[in-house]
Amino acid sequence: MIAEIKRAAHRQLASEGANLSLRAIAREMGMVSSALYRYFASRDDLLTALIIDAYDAIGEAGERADAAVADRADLAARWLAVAHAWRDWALANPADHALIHGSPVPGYAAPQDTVGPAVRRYLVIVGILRDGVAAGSLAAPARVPPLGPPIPEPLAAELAAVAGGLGLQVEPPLLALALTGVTELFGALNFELFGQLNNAIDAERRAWYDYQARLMAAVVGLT
Amino acid sequence: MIAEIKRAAHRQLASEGANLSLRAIAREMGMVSSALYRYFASRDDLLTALIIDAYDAIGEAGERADAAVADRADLAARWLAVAHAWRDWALANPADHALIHGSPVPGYAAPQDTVGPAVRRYLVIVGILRDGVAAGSLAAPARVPPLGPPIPEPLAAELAAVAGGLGLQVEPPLLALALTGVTELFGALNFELFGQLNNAIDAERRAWYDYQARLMAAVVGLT
DNA sequence: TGTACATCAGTGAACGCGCGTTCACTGATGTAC
DNA sequence: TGTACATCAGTGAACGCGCGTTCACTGATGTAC
Repeated sequence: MIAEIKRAAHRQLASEGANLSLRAIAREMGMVSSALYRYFASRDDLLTALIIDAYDAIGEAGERADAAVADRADLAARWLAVAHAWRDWALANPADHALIHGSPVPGYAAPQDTVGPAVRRYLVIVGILRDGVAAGSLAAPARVPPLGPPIPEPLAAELAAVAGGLGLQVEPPLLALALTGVTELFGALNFELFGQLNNAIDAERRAWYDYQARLMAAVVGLT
Repeated sequence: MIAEIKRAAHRQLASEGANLSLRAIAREMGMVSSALYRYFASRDDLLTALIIDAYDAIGEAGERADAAVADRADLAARWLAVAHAWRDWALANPADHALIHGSPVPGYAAPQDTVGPAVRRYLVIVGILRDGVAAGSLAAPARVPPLGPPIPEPLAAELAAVAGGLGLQVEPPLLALALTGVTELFGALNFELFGQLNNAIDAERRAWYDYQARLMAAVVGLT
């Protein structure tokens, strides 16, 4: 039942944009709006459930794509597979993408429950970095010139704490490159899905994203 | 009068989030809601005016920052100044930032009038590239290894058309790097303003953004 | 200098709509003896 | 096998609210003669 409601909410979100209306969901399910309160305490509760599902869905999409790359040592291929899996998911579920990567919903404050699921989509990248460090291909001494611009001490400390939270043995310079790459990819998705590419790059959007993902893989140092 | 209304709308947008209500604006101005119709044909018209203003404001912020860099040949410094100007503007005007860089407003379709102003913020980057090409420091032969991953032919054609539209004499490989850099910067702003940095990078956000802007300047080849 | 008229900013009531949430309820299904 | 009762999914009416837009209007301001 809960799943059914979420599916209807999902459909409604997809067709109407970010406006989620309990009454419209109930209408679509042929129920009366008050019936939904047996399953969700409030509209915000339902919204939270949808957000968590979205984080899980994009996270799983990335994990599957990574797992499907046969040559585990080909880090660039894995990065690229994950990047395209994210884009494919976002294109197939634009409303969910907007829910988690777009402007905050007015009047809604994400509860603590969404923090865990939000991290999931990054873990697959963490896995790639870990394998690279273990294999030595990403280790700092292997790379000359040094990785990116200098990182001031307080920022390095904060990055180290992030790495620790992810259970990752990685120096701040490498983590910073990877985070920048991820930021660029989600920036590219927002540009494409929120209409910033209109009248500029229209036909070759997949190729354009592919270019950016490859460039970022190179910046991170994945080979 | 129109300016006054826009200012009130602006204030309301800032405090309430993306929900723009004609009645609330009128209330704040001590008027009756129907009075606004003397100045704007509809709510969407007002929204369009606000969007155009936002594009103009961030565009101007970037232009001023670029113009304030004394050493015109220091392209990296100019890029960095523009990047920080964009961030400062977004932090000072989060609602306007969400309006132009966030999820589309439900039920609102941006009219053609917004296309021109939307391009303005890129023109300052175009200027930096143009100066670099003119000075020779960004020209293709000056750079080894070649610029970024290969660009397939159809994408190169579309990028060339974009360059043409901007009145820019630049090869697709360089334009692609610059576009990627810009995409990363706006991705970083969305991450920061839409809460994706919470519980990860909290204290050192300016330093983190500065790092990313420097890294992207290096990727583009600005020195 | 004074009257007659046009302009026009803003009013107030009303339209029809949708929303989230509550509450007492019905009636079918399942359980216990 | 059959009765009595508890559970519980879903109903329907109502609450108070806010919204965009329309329309006939008032009354002050400015212009023309």
